[in-house]
Amino acid sequence: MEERYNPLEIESEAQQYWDSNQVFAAKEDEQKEKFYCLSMFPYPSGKLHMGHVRNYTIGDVISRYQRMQGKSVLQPMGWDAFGLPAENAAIKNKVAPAEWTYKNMDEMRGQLQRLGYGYDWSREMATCRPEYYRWEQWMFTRLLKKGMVYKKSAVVNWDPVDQTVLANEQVIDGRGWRSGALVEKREIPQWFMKITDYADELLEGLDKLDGWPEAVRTMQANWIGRSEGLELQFGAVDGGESLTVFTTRPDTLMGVTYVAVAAEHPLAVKAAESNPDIVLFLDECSKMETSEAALETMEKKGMDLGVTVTHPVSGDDIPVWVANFVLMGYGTGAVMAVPAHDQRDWEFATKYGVDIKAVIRSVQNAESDESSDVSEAAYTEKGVLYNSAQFDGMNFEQARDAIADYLEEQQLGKRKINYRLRDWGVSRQRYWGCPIPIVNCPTCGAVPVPEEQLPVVLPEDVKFDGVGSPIKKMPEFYQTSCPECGRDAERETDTFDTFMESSWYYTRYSCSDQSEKMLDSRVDYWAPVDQYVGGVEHAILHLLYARFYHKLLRDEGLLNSDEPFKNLLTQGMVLKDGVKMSKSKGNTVDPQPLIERYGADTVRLFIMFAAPPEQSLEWSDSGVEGAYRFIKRIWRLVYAHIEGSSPVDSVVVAGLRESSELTDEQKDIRRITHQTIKKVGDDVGRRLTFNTAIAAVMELTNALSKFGSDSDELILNRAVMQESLEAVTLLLSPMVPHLTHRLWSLLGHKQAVVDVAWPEYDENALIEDSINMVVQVNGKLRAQLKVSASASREDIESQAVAEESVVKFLDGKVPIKVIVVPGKLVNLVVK
RNA sequence: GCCGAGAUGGCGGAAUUGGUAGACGCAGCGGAUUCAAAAUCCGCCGGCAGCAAUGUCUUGGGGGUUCAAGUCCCCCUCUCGGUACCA
Repeated sequence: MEERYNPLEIESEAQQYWDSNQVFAAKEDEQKEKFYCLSMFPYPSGKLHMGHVRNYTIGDVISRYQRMQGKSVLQPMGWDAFGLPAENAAIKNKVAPAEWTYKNMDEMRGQLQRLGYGYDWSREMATCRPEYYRWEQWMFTRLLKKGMVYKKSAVVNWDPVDQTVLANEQVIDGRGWRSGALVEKREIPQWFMKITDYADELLEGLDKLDGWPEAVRTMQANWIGRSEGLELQFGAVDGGESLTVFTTRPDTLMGVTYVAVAAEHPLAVKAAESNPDIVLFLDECSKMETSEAALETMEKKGMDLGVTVTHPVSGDDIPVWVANFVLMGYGTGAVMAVPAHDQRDWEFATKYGVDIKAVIRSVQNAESDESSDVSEAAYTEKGVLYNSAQFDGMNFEQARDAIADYLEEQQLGKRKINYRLRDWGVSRQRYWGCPIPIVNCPTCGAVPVPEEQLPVVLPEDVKFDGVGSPIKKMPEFYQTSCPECGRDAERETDTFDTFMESSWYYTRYSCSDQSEKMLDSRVDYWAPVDQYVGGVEHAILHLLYARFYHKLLRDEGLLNSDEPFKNLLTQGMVLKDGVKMSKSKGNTVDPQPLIERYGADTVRLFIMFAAPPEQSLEWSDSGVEGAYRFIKRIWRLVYAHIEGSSPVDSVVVAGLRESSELTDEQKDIRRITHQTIKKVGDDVGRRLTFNTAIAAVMELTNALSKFGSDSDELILNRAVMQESLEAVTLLLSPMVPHLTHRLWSLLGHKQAVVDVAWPEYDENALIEDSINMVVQVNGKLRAQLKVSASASREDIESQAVAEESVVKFLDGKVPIKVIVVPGKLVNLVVK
């Protein structure tokens, strides 16, 4: 054995062993329990960053641990290869998006391999390959025929200078990021998937996802936003339009003093015809950002349209306003306003001098004649109705039902369940994405591309200048004939949202070599994913779309499970100096030089040690140095143990479990060793707190350093040491697989550590004769107590009150209460 | 704005079910080894008071529940993630 730890030599040897023995090739072995461990696949952006290293190390540790549990493990890797950054890079570096993407994949694949992750590389996929996206196109055409897909117009950010649709992140303070031009809203026809048809199932399914963080389930439930309410009509006045609105507070109906519509609403457009001020206002609204955050935080503005509608109960004329915070695309494009009982409406009404009519008062004031005080703010509590004609005196539930009954009878409204969730718009006016398999025929309309003509291949050899998508200017791409009537027609040149690819990739890993169909029976061996690992930033969109798509696949008969991801671990970000690492801030740490200097094991160990996976992780160069020291310390411990003598035979080590000849010191070491095995098993297997697992092994090695410095002439000492060092090796092997691959062999084993079972602790070694307890007086720590493990409550109590410092603080008084927490503490309460 | 999460020594973090706050590591200080350095080993290491024993304060801020609160409840501040075309 070399005295010096040499990571480069050790790591390349271990990796060669795994590779030449196909150790991580996943097999559909029906005799074994399967475990599908998946880390979110990366966007091939260039090089790996620390966030990737963290994500993939967590996944690899879990995979290797599960393998040691005897399971048949699948841990695949691939590339989320379509997306906006490739287009940006293309503009910047004058290189085609495809070429840039493939180059990055090669670079990053090499880095992943250098880090020693146990992937089944034979299943690698890239979503930009036609072999992959053809099935996505195929599925889309199936869904279209089924009616799960439809076309409608929706707004996009339009850059009038670059003549391009901008992503929300490309709009900065209302301007295009490159041109600086004021962004305009533009309505264009787009494809949508009916995720709202699955809203209830997606919501109810959350209850069963007990392997998911509660926070993620809550966020998804709030995102879906199921609410029960009433949809009702405000009637048309002399030839105008009637308006439909939805409300969850029908009890406030009699307090409506105006109705607000979106700028694109027909009523607003019509009113503008005769009022230039309204034209100006609508024009202002068309230069707004489309993101929800921008909408909610901007100044709320509106204008009286000078038209009225009829209140469905009172028959009063209700003025119609146009407001910038009402959106045409969501709901009915109109809302009823109750300034007395809704804070946003109150602020709007106060600002523009619209009437405020209070109709709800608190239950306490129900019998009085007092009005609710709405002079400073809206009264938003549920209460009792007044000023509400036949509904006076009713509480919320009574009024809700009575008003719903009344309006349904009058055919002016109906009970409705509403969702905040909106249908999924999947069209993108971009080049670097999966072509939408549709032919637009002047005669037949939108026709799906027939199965035998799939895939519609995206041309990769293009010039990309950032002004529109190249395929929109390529007749050789878009000119085609209609699959139905055979006449000249044009292909759809929009591409899919990239969430489309990431919504089903985890199923395709089960059969990535299958060229005849989207999925085969192997998907039901592997799916669902047992452990999914990725950033918390995907808590809503990606994870909700994937859950939706899984149900679509199920309902197409392609697989047999309801949910894609059984357990979910949402990992925190990697920070430097307290802020997120990013190129723009110039605070990134490149893993490559660290791997070259310290080896992959040190980098893996540090990133697992520095913080629990769900928390953000503060990067520390000196912390890496510490991880390296720890590895070298283990190396020296093993070196000292075996140098000059051979490893202790495994029969002798096993005999320790039955031995009655151990000294107290030997028993102590065995107790610490087996406590550590127990704790690390729990930390790695159940809690997924790898940082505390590593800390526990550090404590064990600290104890071993002291133990080992004593005479080790005795065979029992050497046996205890051997047992402990083997435990250290096995417990750390998921985190530092290369080091432990070598150590296990040095400790005298023929079998590779990767094939060894996770260790089991010896219950008998854990038993302690005496226990330390603390004594408190009035909750304050006053003494330490060593009591026998079998001591009774009375023994402990009498020992406690006899302690010198306890006597001092009791000050002659007799405790009025004594709390004994077994094995922990005694609390004496005095007055 | 809304939804979700977080805040503990000089720093990263630990405390798993309400029961010894600060495990483990980093940095720092002192010592050993060395011609010297690196590497390594040993010791100390939250604030205040004290020679010390020890006392006292302390988990973002304010209130509360409890024999006992970092942990539970209420209010507030700040930071981070998401907010439907970044992935």
